[in-house]
Amino acid sequence: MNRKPNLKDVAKLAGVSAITVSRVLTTPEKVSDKLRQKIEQAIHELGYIRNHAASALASNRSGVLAVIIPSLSNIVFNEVLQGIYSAVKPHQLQVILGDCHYSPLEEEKLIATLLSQAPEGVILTGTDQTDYARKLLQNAGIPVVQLMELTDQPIDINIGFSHLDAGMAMTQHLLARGYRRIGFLGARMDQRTQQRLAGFKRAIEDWNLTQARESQALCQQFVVTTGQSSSIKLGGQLLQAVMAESQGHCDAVFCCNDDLALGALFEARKMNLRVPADLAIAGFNDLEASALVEPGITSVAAPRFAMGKQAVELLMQKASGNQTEFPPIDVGYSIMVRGST
Amino acid sequence: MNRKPNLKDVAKLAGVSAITVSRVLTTPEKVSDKLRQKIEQAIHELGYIRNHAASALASNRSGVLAVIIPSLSNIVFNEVLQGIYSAVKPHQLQVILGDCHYSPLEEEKLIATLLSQAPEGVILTGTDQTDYARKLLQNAGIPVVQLMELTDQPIDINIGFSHLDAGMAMTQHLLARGYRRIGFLGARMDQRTQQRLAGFKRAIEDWNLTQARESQALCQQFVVTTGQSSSIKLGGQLLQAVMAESQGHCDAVFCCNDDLALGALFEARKMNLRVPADLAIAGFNDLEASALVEPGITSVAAPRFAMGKQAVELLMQKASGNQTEFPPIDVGYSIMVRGST
DNA sequence: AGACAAAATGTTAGCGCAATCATTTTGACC
DNA sequence: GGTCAAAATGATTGCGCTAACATTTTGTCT
Repeated sequence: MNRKPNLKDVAKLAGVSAITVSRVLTTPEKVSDKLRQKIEQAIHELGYIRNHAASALASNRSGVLAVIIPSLSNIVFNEVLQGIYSAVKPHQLQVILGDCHYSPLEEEKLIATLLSQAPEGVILTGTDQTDYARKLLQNAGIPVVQLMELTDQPIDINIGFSHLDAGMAMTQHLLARGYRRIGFLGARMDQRTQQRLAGFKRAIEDWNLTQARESQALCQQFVVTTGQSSSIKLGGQLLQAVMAESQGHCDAVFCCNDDLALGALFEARKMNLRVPADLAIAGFNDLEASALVEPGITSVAAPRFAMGKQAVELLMQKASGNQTEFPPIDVGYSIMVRGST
Repeated sequence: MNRKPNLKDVAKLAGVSAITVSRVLTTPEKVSDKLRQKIEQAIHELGYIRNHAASALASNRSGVLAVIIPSLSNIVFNEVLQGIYSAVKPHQLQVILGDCHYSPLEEEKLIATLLSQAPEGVILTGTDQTDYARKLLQNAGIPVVQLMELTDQPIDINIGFSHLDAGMAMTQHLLARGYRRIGFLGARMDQRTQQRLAGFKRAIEDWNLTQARESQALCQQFVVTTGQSSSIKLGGQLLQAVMAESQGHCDAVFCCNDDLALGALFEARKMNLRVPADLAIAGFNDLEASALVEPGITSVAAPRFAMGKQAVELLMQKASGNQTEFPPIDVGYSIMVRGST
């Protein structure tokens, strides 16, 4: 016979009942050493591999974790993923990964698809889900993590930091350094980028209010955004755009991520602008390259790996019923000040 | 009742039999419009989601594709993954992704785990699998793709290019440009990196043989490698190491990837070496940044996205039995010559 | 040795779905 | 209108495993 061996085949070969073989695979400590060895040998001899579908059906446990990220190509989410994978191992979970391409609608479809795997939990990026997606997740009755940003109305568990605050803090840093004609370069305006922009605007608004009261010079802002997806090259193009819009007066740019910032830095060199004397450049995400280019790019760092890891840990804690309510967790951020500002 | 609705619940609500509901989900064209609408409404009303485990068990089709990559953090594999994801959609496949951290042993364990999902196919990176892993895959009786490199003894389908040839070609390029004291910077010496190094050595050997015959000056080589994982920072360190070893005489470095090459470029600037006048720098993988730094880094480009895509396509073609034998597919590479050489 | 609890092993049933085959309904044609 | 094939729908069964409970074996204590 050529079909794949099943539990019964192993049981017959080892001279035991099927359930004992099953126990060797799931709770080996409940089987005596003698039998266990005999069974393990039989398993090996037949090359038996457990049928996950049958196991999941009978036990009502899929051993699957659904993860949805907005983009495979953005290294930022890869670091989160690494954190997730690092934490998944001890729990014997398989990760099913979906890429929603920054689209809540695609995310909704993915959720519907992934839920059919009856995952033990779901990890989502961001807090911008459709109403139907939220409903689906609530009905599923499994723990859900929204990662990367914070929200007032989390679906369930929420781990992240405030991109608005981080955007404000970085802008305030630029203001404190004396820059008064600041540009914002934004690409692929997802919710997190929009929050960063909102923080940028608010920081300048606040500043100008204070300055006006004291009759000081105000700060000008130049915002250039595009829906295109972010890249180094695009950073150069956006720098040209903001320079055109400000008629060359821009003295600092806050880029919504480090890819753009790197592109802006390379472009600034080509335009013969000294950084930071003629132009300051700030980024977001603190990629490795940002610390190593010359001058180093000032950026916002956040514990991405740790977020991913913690997401899995809280998820499994909740799934095992140890704790039912988790308050939102603010992992914070830090401004890495470097030569570019 | 609070349990999740199943097929029967939907069937009862719609006033049909369970199998008809099943048909709506799998082969809607076999159900009359009238019934289908009624059933779809019932599905929506109950928020019914099909139980994948039961479906897989009954139909003997898991709808799962197992993919193993050596590293989540290396953007190179992400591009392959994107190709895979782009091709997966029309086939209604879910990707289960494993990260083997460049270890054949971990890969073997992952294969054993992933096979329990009874995937429709498996996509592996590289050709360096353990014997037991190969046996497991052969027994599984499903199509397997080995991606990124070529081998004489593929397990099944093989798509990639020769890293040895590419390494040779790049070294020949450096020789043709007149460099005669060439360093090789290698990190995380996996099989592909070793192939590139072998190509490097062979190119110089060949060259020296020809030159010796013609009584010309020979080419010196300086090889610096480390098992550490690759990074921009490490590129700088390795450049220092190769300069120390060659007592500052090195006039070109071939980096086993672009991360190292970028690091070497940044470091060269700090050492006040002009690129390419004092030092040429060549890389591998052709990352976006390599084209945009100044000078641009000469690198080896390969169709990574296309490889991933084609892997899925051939896999599904084979799974559907249309074709049983595929000769190895050489996707080739190209040398992107830029300012750094 | 006998009594008893604990550990080890077995029996039975059912998880939710789709393959298979059986039956009913529909529609086309003369 | 009757015949027939095709389309639509249904009844039954089993996929491979594990939960729940039942039984047997082992070990400990008096």
